[in-house]
Amino acid sequence: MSSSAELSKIIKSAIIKAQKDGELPQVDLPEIIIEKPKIDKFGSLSSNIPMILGKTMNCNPMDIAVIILKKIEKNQIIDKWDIAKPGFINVHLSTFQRGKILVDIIKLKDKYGTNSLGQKTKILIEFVSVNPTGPVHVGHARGAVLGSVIANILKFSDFNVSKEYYVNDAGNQIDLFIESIVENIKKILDIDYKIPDDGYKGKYIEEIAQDLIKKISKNNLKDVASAYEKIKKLALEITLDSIKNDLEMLGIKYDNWFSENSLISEGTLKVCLDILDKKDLLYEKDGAQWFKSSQFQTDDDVVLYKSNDEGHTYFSTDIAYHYNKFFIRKYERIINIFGADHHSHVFRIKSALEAFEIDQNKMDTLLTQIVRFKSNNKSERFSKRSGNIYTIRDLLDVVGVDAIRFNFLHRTPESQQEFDIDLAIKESSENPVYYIQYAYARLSSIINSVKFDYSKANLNLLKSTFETNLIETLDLFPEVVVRSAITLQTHLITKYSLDLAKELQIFYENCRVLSEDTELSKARVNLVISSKIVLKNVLNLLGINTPERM
RNA sequence: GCGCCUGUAGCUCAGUUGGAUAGAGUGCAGCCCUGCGAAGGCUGAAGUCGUGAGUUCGAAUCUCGCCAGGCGCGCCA
Repeated sequence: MSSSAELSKIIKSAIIKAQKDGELPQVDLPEIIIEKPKIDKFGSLSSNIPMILGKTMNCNPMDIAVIILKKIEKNQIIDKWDIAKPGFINVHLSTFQRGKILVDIIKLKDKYGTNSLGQKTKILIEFVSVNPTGPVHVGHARGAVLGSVIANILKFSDFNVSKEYYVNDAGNQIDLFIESIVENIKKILDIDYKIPDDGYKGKYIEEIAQDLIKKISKNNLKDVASAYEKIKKLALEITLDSIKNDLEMLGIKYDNWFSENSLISEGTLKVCLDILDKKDLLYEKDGAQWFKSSQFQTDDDVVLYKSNDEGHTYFSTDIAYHYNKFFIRKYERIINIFGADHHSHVFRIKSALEAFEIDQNKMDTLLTQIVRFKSNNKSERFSKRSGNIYTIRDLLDVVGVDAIRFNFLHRTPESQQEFDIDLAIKESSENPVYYIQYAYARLSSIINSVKFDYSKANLNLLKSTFETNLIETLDLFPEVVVRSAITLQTHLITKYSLDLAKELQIFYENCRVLSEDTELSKARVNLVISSKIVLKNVLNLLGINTPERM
């Protein structure tokens, strides 16, 4: 258990004791948040709980702080307690506790920082899920990186996580895509063709057409209509492979690729419609079938089956998809990561969940704000249909994968991001990720030159502020993981990685690890080894490489 | 027009139930290697926290108005 978790418990029991003894009023206690003060002189850790209680208890925070301090039981963790205006409790960790932190880290190794928050909860995280109608562009990379790291954080927090890509292999966008390819094939084969006005354009469409001509013999292609199913199957395979490949280059791997079509062929959609029908939530109007979502969370009802027999809407299969997640595969929680342009869709899905009587809290939706593409001072949206694509692959050609990942992870998803390619290239070399990796390589370098036995070290020798600050930063890691698992925020981890790297550099500048003082050297090697473990765990969570050398 | 999101240092962004002197990276002006990696450390300049009001002992944080930008408001996905 981290010091802040211990401290939180200690303070809580002190408050409860004071309440029992009648020295503090009986009120419900909020979560006791422990944080590291920004300024060193305020100690290792602090809590503002007296100020929070001051409000609910209607007392002076400073008086409350004094009472809490009196009730705190003796322990080995804290060396010194302070009270500061206007009502902070500040603590200084004991040398014993700092030593224990290092021992714990070395013992736990790659398990250090894990927690049991999830308790094996079965959770599905779905992200990217772009139509298999072309390459993945930079606009999707954000959700991709975010999703994979949130999955890592949740795994680290004892959730049973599956990462899924929902393949939209049904519906009219796919038909349009295939039609665009078919017409391009005809064009290449010099058959009468007509490329649809609203069809997919761009060089990659022509390339897929060329590729298919190679894969399917020319004889079969003469009658394009009869080869349609084969073309569709192969075209989907080609685009999906390319998507898979691009995402892997970004360091992202999925557990499942879920087919939209299977919801229709396996009858899930029909089951859903029957349930909604039985609840009297469906009706016919203008030749279409509607769902009464306005009874739940939307302003207007939504169409499930289009008029003129044009088939199901995307929304109807998405209802079935969510039904499948909860009732067939029995996920206990799901997380969806969508682009902000899907905002209104979220309320439709929630309406459907409500109709199925699923607890709303079991679904979290993260909306990443649209990444806009900017170059030569022109700002525009990515669009596949217009052929205006800047792909992940294009980006990886000019910016390293670690820099890209850090760039997306280091900001809150709701921040709007204008992706200026010129700026991205310029900043690539000065990306903070290299600072962190540099610190890591330095640690490795020191450890490699250690030639003595450091197992029995006197950790009490680590008492300069450079050393204590570093140890106390290592100690914060488990809490950072918990916090980011609860809030699903990745930037807490990147922020921590920077803080840790900074502490490491300062330690390095001021404390020579390998010196004539063999006892001190032994202790410091233990500190270096602990630091390397923690930094490695942090970077692994972020999916960022840990180079031994740079 | 309605709904959601955003506005903090020149630039890119943090800022945890409202609390200690509003922070980081980068850029700018300087200083520091014949010592485990200078892709580094240190010092400094740089902010009306979009704006106006309100609530509070206390507001970047909460409430309302206004300004600016983004995204939605399809029988597209």
